[in-house]
Amino acid sequence: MSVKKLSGIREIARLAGVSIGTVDRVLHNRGSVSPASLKKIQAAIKQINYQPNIIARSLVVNKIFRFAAVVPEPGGDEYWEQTQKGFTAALEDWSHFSITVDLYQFKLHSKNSFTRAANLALQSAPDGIVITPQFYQQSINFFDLCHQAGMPYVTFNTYLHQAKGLSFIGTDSHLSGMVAADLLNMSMVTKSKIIVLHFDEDLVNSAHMIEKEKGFREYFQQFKNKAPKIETMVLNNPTHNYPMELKKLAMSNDVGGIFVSTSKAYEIAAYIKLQEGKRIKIVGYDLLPKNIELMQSGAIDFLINQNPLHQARMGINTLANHFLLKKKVKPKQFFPIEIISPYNLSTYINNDDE
Amino acid sequence: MSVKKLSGIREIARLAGVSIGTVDRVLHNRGSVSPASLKKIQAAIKQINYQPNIIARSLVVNKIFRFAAVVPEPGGDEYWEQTQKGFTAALEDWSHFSITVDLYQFKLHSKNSFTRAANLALQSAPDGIVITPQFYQQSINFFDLCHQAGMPYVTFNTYLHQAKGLSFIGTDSHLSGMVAADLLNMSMVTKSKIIVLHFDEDLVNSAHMIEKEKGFREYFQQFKNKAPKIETMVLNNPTHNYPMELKKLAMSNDVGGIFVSTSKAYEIAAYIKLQEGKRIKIVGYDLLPKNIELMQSGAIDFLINQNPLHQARMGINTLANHFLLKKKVKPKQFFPIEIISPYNLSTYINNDDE
DNA sequence: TGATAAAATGTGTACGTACACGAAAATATA
DNA sequence: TATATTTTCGTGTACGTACACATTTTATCA
Repeated sequence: MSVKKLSGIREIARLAGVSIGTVDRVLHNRGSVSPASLKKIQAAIKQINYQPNIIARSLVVNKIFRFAAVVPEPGGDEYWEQTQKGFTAALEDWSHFSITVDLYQFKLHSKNSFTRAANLALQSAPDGIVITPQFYQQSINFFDLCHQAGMPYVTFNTYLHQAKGLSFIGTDSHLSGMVAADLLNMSMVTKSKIIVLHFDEDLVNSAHMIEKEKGFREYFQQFKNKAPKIETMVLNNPTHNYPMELKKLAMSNDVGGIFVSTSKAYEIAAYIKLQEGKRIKIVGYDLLPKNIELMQSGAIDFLINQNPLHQARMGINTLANHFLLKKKVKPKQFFPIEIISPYNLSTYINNDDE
Repeated sequence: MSVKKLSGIREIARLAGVSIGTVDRVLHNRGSVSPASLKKIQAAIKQINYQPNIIARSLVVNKIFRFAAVVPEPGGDEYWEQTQKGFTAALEDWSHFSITVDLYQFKLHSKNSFTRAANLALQSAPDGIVITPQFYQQSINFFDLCHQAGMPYVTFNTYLHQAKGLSFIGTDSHLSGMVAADLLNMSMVTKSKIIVLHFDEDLVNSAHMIEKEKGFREYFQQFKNKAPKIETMVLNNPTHNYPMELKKLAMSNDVGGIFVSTSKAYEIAAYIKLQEGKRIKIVGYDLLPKNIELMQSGAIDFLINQNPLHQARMGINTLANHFLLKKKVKPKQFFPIEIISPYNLSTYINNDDE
């Protein structure tokens, strides 16, 4: 004849000598409860250190949380394809709950397209937004709109200190530039000239690429006058003679290392590969299939993994934690800067576990 | 007057024209159901691609899953302290469910103690066991006992191909040795002598340490006769003159690099640090506080992160996924071999997110 | 063919929480 | 004091699943 052990909200009710209905009103502070019971209930809550049972809650609240993702349309770019996969992964992470992720895509190089997509996302009135703030001014404008609308948002991929959303997710670009510099410095046989290679038509707007170069150059300052010569080179997509430029770069005798600030190391590495007796060391970003292949064939020496898949996944996870589990989320979630070499490469691919 | 939308088990029942009770019997195949209904129900299950709602299930099945962990008692060893923290982290991961982790600790260097702890764990009849198979023969014996008792187990930290449990979790020791060799080879200025340094009293029983050395040496075979000279050195804890030996090693002029096969790189690095004009490069394992400190001060050049915390955490997660979520688990879960240098070190510490 | 056992199926309750609705108590108004 | 109004509180039902128990159907044998 043991007394049935109560728990949760029911135990609180028993301790406070009220019904679960009243406890419920306190927990969701929707008023209509006397000061006396309020006090007793709050005491009881503290006493048993009540933690709501998310499981049971999500069962009864079968609200579907709608999240909107503002990201570039991949258009064959493997980096952004990884991002998409991240959303899929996140959906699976939360498969036992009800969440949706609607994509609002923009053209990678169009500010107008970005603004349009972002506004559409906002107008769809989702519960939260994840966004890659690709363009500086346009992003800041959009953040303002979000604040006005009281719309929670999470940024990822590009860090802007103006973003005052729930959280930022990504890597420390500046530091990753330093790591890249260190790797290049170590692996280059002779201390010859180094090229910092940007692939973009809009360098000014690409905050993280600039930060990477800053970090890269900062590293070499420790060597004072013994530091190698560093030159910056920008290649734009629209430029049609760019295969020629790449070829010329690959053949140059005075260059000992190339730091590619984007995930497109494969562009230049493909040319380097053709040469016999490879001399030029290459450090780039991201485990894209093309980069992987060229690293396996020895053309790329190091890659820094920005983990776009995991970034996107964490973006959704952050929103879900905030809304579904009511967890506190950290405002900045920097990923480790993962160094990939030909030797540990295999351990980073084919790893689709959670 | 919309028709109430059914879902899950109830929708299956409707489609098959039976009651949820019968559906339930099919789902848990506990018999007492006619071939006719069985067929109809199975069809319905397939039709709506039924996925049981774990949330609701765990609510009603308030069974507490008991897992037993057989691990060394830390005794001040930071590596194994990390393991403990991993269990704590796993408990938090599953805080919305009911699981417990009971520790069965053994003395790091005692085979008898290991066997005793493992047997106690088995006798406690938990739902599953996680174990670090520290001793070769004793572990194999224990696996046999588990198979006989039908006890599910997960191994981690040390890979033994004889282990036929649910899953192995850890790093590829052989490959990590190669990565270490590559790092040392790259960072050493002159191609002088290299020392492989083991800290252990029982090398024969330490499968993973042997594998690390094998991988390490294999790497250098590519250089044929140009490969540096490699010597193995074993230092045992009980040996009391070992500070002297370390000092001697740190002072030797012909040594250009040291590969420490355990997490105790700090032992030798502390001596190297004292010297002005450091020459000897050191590659070791694991982000233990002492190693971190010595890397920050420049004494350790590279660390490979075996992530003991994450290993232990995944051990429990694997069991929980298997039992609670009925997920299929991968028999081998190799972690990426994470390369830590002084430059990306900061991004690997203070990261207590999930 | 009827009684009985066995097999097959349906029903009710519980898990912990949220919320609608109605009942009771407290307060205000005539 | 009786009635109306507001505030406070309790009850019932639902979420999707598991399982004990009751009930019905089918098979077995005298």
